[in-house]
Amino acid sequence: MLQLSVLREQTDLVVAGLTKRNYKNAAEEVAALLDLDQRRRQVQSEHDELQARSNSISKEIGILMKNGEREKAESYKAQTSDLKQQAKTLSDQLGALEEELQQALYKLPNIPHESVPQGRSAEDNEVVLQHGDIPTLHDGAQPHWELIQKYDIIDFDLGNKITGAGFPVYKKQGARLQRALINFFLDEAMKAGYTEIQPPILVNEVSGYGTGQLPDKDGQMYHATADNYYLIPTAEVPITNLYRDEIIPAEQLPIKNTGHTPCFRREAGSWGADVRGLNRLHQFDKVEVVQITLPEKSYETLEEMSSYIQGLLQKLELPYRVLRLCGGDMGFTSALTYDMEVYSAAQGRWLEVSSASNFETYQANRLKLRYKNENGKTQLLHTLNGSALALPRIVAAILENNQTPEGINMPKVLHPYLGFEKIG
RNA sequence: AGAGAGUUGGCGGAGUGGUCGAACGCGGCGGUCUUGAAAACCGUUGACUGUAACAGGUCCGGGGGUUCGAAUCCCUCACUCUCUGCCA
Repeated sequence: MLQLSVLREQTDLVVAGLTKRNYKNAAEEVAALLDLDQRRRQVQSEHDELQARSNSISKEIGILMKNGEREKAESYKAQTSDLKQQAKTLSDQLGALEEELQQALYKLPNIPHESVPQGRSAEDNEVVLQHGDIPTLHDGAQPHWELIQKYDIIDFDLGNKITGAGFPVYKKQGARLQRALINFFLDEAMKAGYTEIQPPILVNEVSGYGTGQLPDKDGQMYHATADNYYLIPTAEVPITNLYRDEIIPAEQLPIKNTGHTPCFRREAGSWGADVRGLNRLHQFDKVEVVQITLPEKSYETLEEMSSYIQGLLQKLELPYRVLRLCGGDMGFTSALTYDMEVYSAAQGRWLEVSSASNFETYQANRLKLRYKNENGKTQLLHTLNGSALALPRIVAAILENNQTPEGINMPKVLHPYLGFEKIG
């Protein structure tokens, strides 16, 4: 959520930023919002003034009662009934204005960083770099959805039977590959200084608002209505919300956490031609890295995260490229996002396997996540996160890129985790 | 799931209708003392909003009510703890 003070003081910047996201009627909406805020403050100060008068009369009555001046006290009481009536009207107005303002603020996405390219869709994303050779496969090479059947390692039919589409069952070497990747990713994160967290995978509504999934992505999360809990779409939600309503001592920064969780996404309305096999699932595993930093350090940290994630892809010997997302393709809450894509040889396309973002103060403002600066002033921190990494598409790429007529070779780094070197 | 108890500032913990944003203790910060440190002593120490700065306003789990006035009384919801039940 954007800060009102930023909207007030840097209005032009905000409008320009929203426009970069192709946000419709940015100038009008911001103006309307500022007007609303102006009205809110007006009503607020009128209300406060009445309140102040009423408070002082009440105090006076208290003193009179104590001194036994009953009659005088009674006459004061009569005075306040009118004040009370007015205050009630104003406080109702105030409540309505605040609610309206809050809803309007929820609807505004984050302001993109200046380096974010203009653009409408994925085609306008900027390729920052590309790494590794694109493999040439043997004749008869297959996409992963055929390979998993051939080697009987991931079973969509069984998942469909016990749950539904998009919930695969991992078996045999497929299951071990999952476990190996999770352990490898967690071990690497710990080596890089991240602290491992195992959070709950259901969160309450407040947490959903804290990181911005609600109200924006309501309907994309599975909702356990009996208890009003949400199944997390990413470990970002619980791990970042750990710090909701906190003022972090500056010496504890930066906070670097990692966690493995299953992730659940309804993906309502997004099924189409490109989502076969492991490309898009309702449930998948992911190791996430989350950092909370001082505002002045956050972009440095984003670069650090990006190169950490690239290091993982290099160790897995996967060809990849890094994209800087354009204004139209960025997530709602992000100020700058790098997407990492691996090349899936048999599908002949790039698959997004990671997304690393700096949210600046957007999440922190909702979370009330702050620190005290040198002057003792309370200020919002910056939050960042990145996938490191999401499993399914990594598995797809490993299977497709490393296939041979004799089986599928596993990346060397995984051998100790797997206990085998080849599938098949 | 049933019965009971509870939810107060960074922590512990008072406070049952009036000057309470809240005693006291701990912790933190500043100082005195000390070669330095500890101890002791003195002072200080919540958040949000608002203002040019003051002032003012709000916050004692959330919401609602009673009252001139609520941390304190009433209703309601959530959560925590204890016992019973069930259970990986």
